[in-house]
Amino acid sequence: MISVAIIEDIKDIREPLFQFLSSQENFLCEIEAGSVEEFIEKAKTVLPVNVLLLDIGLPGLSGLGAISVIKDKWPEINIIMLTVFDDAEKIFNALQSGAVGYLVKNTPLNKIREAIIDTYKGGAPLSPEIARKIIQYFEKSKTNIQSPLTDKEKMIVAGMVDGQSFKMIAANLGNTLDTIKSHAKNIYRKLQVNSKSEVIAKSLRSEI
Amino acid sequence: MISVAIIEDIKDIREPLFQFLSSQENFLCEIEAGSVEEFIEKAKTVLPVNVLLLDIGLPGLSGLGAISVIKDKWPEINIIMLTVFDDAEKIFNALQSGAVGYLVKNTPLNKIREAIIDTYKGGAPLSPEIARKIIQYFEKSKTNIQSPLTDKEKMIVAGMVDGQSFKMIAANLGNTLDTIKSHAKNIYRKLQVNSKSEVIAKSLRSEI
DNA sequence: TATTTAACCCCACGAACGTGGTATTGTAAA
DNA sequence: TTTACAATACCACGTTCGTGGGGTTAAATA
Repeated sequence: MISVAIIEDIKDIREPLFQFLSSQENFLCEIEAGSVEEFIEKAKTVLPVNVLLLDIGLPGLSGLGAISVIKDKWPEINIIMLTVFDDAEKIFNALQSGAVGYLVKNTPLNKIREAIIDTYKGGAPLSPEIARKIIQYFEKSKTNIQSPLTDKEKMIVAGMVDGQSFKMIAANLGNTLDTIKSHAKNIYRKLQVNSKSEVIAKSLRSEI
Repeated sequence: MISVAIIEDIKDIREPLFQFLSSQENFLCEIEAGSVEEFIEKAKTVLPVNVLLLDIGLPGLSGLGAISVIKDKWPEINIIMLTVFDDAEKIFNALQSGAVGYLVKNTPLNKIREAIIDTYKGGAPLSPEIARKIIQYFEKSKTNIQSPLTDKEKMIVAGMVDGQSFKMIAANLGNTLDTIKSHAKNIYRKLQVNSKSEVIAKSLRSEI
């Protein structure tokens, strides 16, 4: 059984969701609350809750601020944020505070059900549009300066960055050691460096 | 129509996937390749590809190294990584290089289909277990992991990242070459690597 | 007090790297 | 069609790195 709780101030969203989840097999849906304060009061008696669906836009203590409070009281709880906003700052704030998932509110009920199961199994449910925002965070600022390197040379640089020796790179790319060394010489000339280390540094600093 | 390509060396995985996607409405599946090199060759004629399913464990140039090469040639392509590994380092490396999604290989065919559609619409498909790893990254970055290195060792790492030889580092820090080499040995042991290059890579990836 | 650890230093040997060449093939631009 | 460059490969030599030891001193910790 997965014990689920919902904190959502809008009754028209909260109650249908509560009804739906209560009707699902293996779901134990004991707490529905319109505010964080209400949840904390109710949770004292009926714990442990496995998964908590938490709205961001709440009266009183906001869902965002509530995360750390709740995680502090019950560290093992899995919090999935429910939101209409897909503001990047809010997302990162929530994730840093300890939320494990982030769903937009128009997510279909059965997807929410799946998300809760995923979470219970140790996964993290993210709506695709939320995931894209997170991915973008990782992407390096694209300085669209075209690299002076050829495809082959880029492959060799990739090998270097991967921590491979020239011998390993040669084996992986099906060349001889001397061929890789020849390419390395050209790479060094083009980048105006004179060591493998500098190539790796330049590459990881997105200077290639 | 969504134009899809697959790079996957294992025929028993590639071909069923290719067959399935080809049979889907609104899918144009023109390229299947067993290696990055093969894909680049084929892609010259049949572009543009919207979504590319890319295996990580490829012979020759690895899928990981291939991302930047491919994105460099065709910046508008959406790359979804396919993998059996869920090693955090590989995931971040891939996302930083420009992949937009990350699926584990046992993902059902219809989920892969959904993932491609999500991607085409501007979303980012992540398997729940991958998403969890990314979430954990945010949690960890909050409580900044304390480096196992001493101050002196950090200075030496800084020298390495700066592209200096051990001889230069020794001169700058007023030590002998052998002292720096001794420190390097300790650094390698603590970081569990065995080359200067790997230390530089770890450092620039903020993994120290 | 005993033990650990950081920081310092030395030696030796093989592996890996950096640099100077030369050379062939194919392709693409001038 | 000459020119240029990418990709391949080889040789030689010196430098740098990686790893196996060895050691001293001072400071902090158990």
